[in-house]
Amino acid sequence: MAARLKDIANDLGLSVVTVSKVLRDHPDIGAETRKRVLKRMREVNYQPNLAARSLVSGKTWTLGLVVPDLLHPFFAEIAKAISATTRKQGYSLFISSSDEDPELEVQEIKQLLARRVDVILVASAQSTVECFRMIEEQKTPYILIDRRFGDMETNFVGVDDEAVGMLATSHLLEQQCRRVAHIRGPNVSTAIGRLEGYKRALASHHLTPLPGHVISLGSSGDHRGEKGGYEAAKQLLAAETRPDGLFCFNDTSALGAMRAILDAGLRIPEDIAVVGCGNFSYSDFLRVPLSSVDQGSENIGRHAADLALRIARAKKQSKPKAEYIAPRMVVRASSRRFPDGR
Amino acid sequence: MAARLKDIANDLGLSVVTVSKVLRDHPDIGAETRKRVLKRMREVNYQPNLAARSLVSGKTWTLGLVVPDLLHPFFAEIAKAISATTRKQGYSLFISSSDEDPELEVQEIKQLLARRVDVILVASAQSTVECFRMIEEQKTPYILIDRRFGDMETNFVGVDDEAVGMLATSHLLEQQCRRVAHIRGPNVSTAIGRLEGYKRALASHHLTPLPGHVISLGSSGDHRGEKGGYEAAKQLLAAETRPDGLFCFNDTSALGAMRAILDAGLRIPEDIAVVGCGNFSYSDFLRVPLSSVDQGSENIGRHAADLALRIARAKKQSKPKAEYIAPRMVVRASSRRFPDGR
DNA sequence: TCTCGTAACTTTATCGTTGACTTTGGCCTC
DNA sequence: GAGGCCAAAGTCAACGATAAAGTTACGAGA
Repeated sequence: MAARLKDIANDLGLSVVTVSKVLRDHPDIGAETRKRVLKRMREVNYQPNLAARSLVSGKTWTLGLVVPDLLHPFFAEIAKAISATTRKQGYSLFISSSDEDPELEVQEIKQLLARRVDVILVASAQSTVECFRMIEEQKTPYILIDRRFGDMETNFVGVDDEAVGMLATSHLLEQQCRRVAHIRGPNVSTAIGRLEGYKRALASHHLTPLPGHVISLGSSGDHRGEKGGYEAAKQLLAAETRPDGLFCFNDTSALGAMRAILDAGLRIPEDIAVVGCGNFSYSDFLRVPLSSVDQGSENIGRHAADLALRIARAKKQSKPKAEYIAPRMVVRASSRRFPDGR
Repeated sequence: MAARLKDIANDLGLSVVTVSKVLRDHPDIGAETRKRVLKRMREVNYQPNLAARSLVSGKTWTLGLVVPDLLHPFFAEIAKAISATTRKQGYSLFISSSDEDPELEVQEIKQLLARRVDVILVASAQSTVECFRMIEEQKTPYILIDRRFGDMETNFVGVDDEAVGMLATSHLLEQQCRRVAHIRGPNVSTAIGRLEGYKRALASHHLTPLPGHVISLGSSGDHRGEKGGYEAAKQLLAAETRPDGLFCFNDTSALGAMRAILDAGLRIPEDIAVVGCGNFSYSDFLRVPLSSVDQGSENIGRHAADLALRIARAKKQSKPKAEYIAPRMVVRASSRRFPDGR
């Protein structure tokens, strides 16, 4: 079996506490003793039992992450960045996927609470804040990622969604689009922010959305992705006036939308320029390479991890902190109407 | 603070053990007492402290998964499936990414060992088996995923790679390709198996690879993906006789290869038909939709999770078990030379 | 009436580690 | 040479839960 402090103590004729003190670099240990203990530890490949340590300290050196979909590159990248950052500090990370299902998400969170993780990170699919009240009751600190809830004072790390909407829309306007439509997402902070940015960008050009030019993706899981984009774009194409620019809530819906546009015999970007959001890894290889707003997911992950570590190590709880990552426009063929890259 | 058994016991004037027995559905508890305890548990939202439980039982109800790259859809899907399956049984999952770096992987595994996870699942980037000897020393059961090591008798779940190679190559031959080339992967079981399958499929048509028609992706991380595929394909195009069919080790290298082929002014699939492996989610939306061998990653994940749970719950260790998942050919435009889908 | 069995609890010891106090012995100082 | 001080240990009691063994009280059977 795995070696314990007791074994090492017996082997060397010392007390358990002395060995434990060496382990934790406690000052009152003689140089000779320290050397002997360390040597023995290496020999038996000693690994402290973290369960026992947790029991005493109340900490687990463990974080929990819940995302709506691990398959989505945006969340996968965040997860990867968090894992990489926290690992270096000796923290391990539970990761789970809620499948965009609020109930499943609550279950996952309960599991994490039962495991007494030091901090919970959630990209939430909740529509109410009830679940977070529950976390607060247990006094476990938590950080919201990507999506936040209106008036709640919580730790948050995510992209500045209004900036996303403005960036994408301004870009389309610069490409001489004058009838920019928007396929908006479900009723969560990200979609609301991007819609807001879209409107503000239009407003700064003294424009407003034309009738029927803001369409919602269906709210069922099935309609969030390509299928939803396809349906939404078909509706858009049937609108009173046809759009000449399209800003999609995310890349997958943009894929669907592009298919609908091409199926209708229209050209991208000549007839309709398209911009997505997320800048997923394969944008370059698409039938029409997709322009997209990069949300800096790696950055989000790193910042979230840093914040989590700070919270985990803090003696007492501090004020909630919100961090907004700046998005970045990545222009590709789907919206480049002028070859000079203007 | 979180409620403990002791609190509940005090509240009701019972002993801690009695409460604990209720928690675990122990028989010798009176109906009335049981009801009172359960009621109180609900009231204070009692969550057992798993650290304490682990200390006594030696189990953690925790599994660890290490993959080379969480961003890769193949591994992301496996991770998701494992997480979904194990969650239902009350197990939580540590997930970490080794970035294809053997040393990092060893570190991750050491962390998991220190945390005394019940089972470790690894899609390994090791080139030697040393690391697994280390796991065995700690008596922690482990399961290899996707990649295995020659003669080692270990638990394994993965695709049948020789079948992958045969499936892809036979398909190309059926499409009337006669000069089928192969971009092979690094020197690990998956690449070796696929190469073997490729050769066997050719042999069954009384063919052998032409000179220069089997090319390796560079071994550095950078050259595994699109870049590697691009470089390799350029070499292939310069070969003595130009291939008319190409089976790529994975989808990302296939993307690079297709770019090289299109850049050279050739048509896909008319001049060169291309098949990848992995069937990643966006294959349909590429410039030329990519035919690919589906490795059934979700299936791999589910089987691995089931095996892990069986091992975790078993009283004593059982014989290592290897499970091979059957691959499936998904034909798209990049290799469909006959419109009738023949 | 006495023993025995059993249902329903309680006591005690234990898991591996740590925090807060002792203890021990040697050396220095006044 | 007594007292104090310091370095380098050691003791004891947690942490929260469980397993095993012990204690009641009560009713049944001979």
